[in-house]
Amino acid sequence: MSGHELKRVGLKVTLPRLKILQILESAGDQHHLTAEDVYKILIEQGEEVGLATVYRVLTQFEQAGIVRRLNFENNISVFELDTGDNHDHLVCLKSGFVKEFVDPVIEDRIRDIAKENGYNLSNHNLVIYGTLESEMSKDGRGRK
Amino acid sequence: MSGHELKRVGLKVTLPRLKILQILESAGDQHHLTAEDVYKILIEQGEEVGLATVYRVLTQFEQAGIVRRLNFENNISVFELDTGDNHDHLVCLKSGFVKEFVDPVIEDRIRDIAKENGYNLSNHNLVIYGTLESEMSKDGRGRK
DNA sequence: TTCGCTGCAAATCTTTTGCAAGGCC
DNA sequence: GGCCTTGCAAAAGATTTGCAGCGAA
Repeated sequence: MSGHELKRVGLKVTLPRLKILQILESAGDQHHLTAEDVYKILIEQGEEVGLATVYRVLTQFEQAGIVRRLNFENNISVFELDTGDNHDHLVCLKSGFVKEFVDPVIEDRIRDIAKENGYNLSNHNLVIYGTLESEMSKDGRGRK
Repeated sequence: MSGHELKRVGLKVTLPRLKILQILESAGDQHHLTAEDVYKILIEQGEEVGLATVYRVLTQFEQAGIVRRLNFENNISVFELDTGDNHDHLVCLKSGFVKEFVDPVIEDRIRDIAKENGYNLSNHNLVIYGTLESEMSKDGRGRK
């Protein structure tokens, strides 16, 4: 299972990497985790993994294209599995609740704008901030 | 001139604030400055202003709506005068060159997407990353 | 004179790095 | 065994804060 994924991208299969990948895979709806979040979950699970390792592994995953690193307003990075759909994010300023979306119209405009300005498009980052009326903050894992 | 701006938003007119506002106003095409950039310019001008003050003043300006704070990929904040046009940014990954643009189509879609998902739109952040072929990096003030 | 403002130094927070020990192939 | 990984501690970089002194109104 997960092990294949690691080998595929040329990373040795080790316990910390497996555990971290597994945490990312099994994260539910609010699957945007900071390095600290991942670290805490590991500790909860009784794993002895250092925070530095979490950062190192997440960075390796990012370079391998397994994971996406996102920067929301507060200059803290959050990580999520890279599903390849290149979606963007809606963030609730009150609860931290995050919703994903893909909008073809915006995608197109971004491509055009890059071209019009002589930029060789690499990627983009769009985050929409707002407040969710139906404030439920279901699981308390919202970003502070 | 600048003094009015400060009074208007309820900030006492002081030398550091005036100087910093002036630096932001007179910044040329590449007017996206980090706190450090502003600090260095102050030092160049022979002003004795602490870096902490630069951060404090920029944050006050941001809260007063005079300045916008942007977070590009590297988790470093850059500041620019808030002209009210709510433009977005194109950033060259090689030179750090920044271009601004406003796209009505994207603006509309963002409004709709927020509404469709039950979010009370507050603001958004769109940065397009790419590489500029015509690599000239004219003034060397590109982000590292 | 009175508070708000500032400079300096120290603290904080997130992320990275050096190094010796340990683990995978 | 050899090389890649890891944990720990320390370093680094950006930003914030405490506090005593200074300055605008």
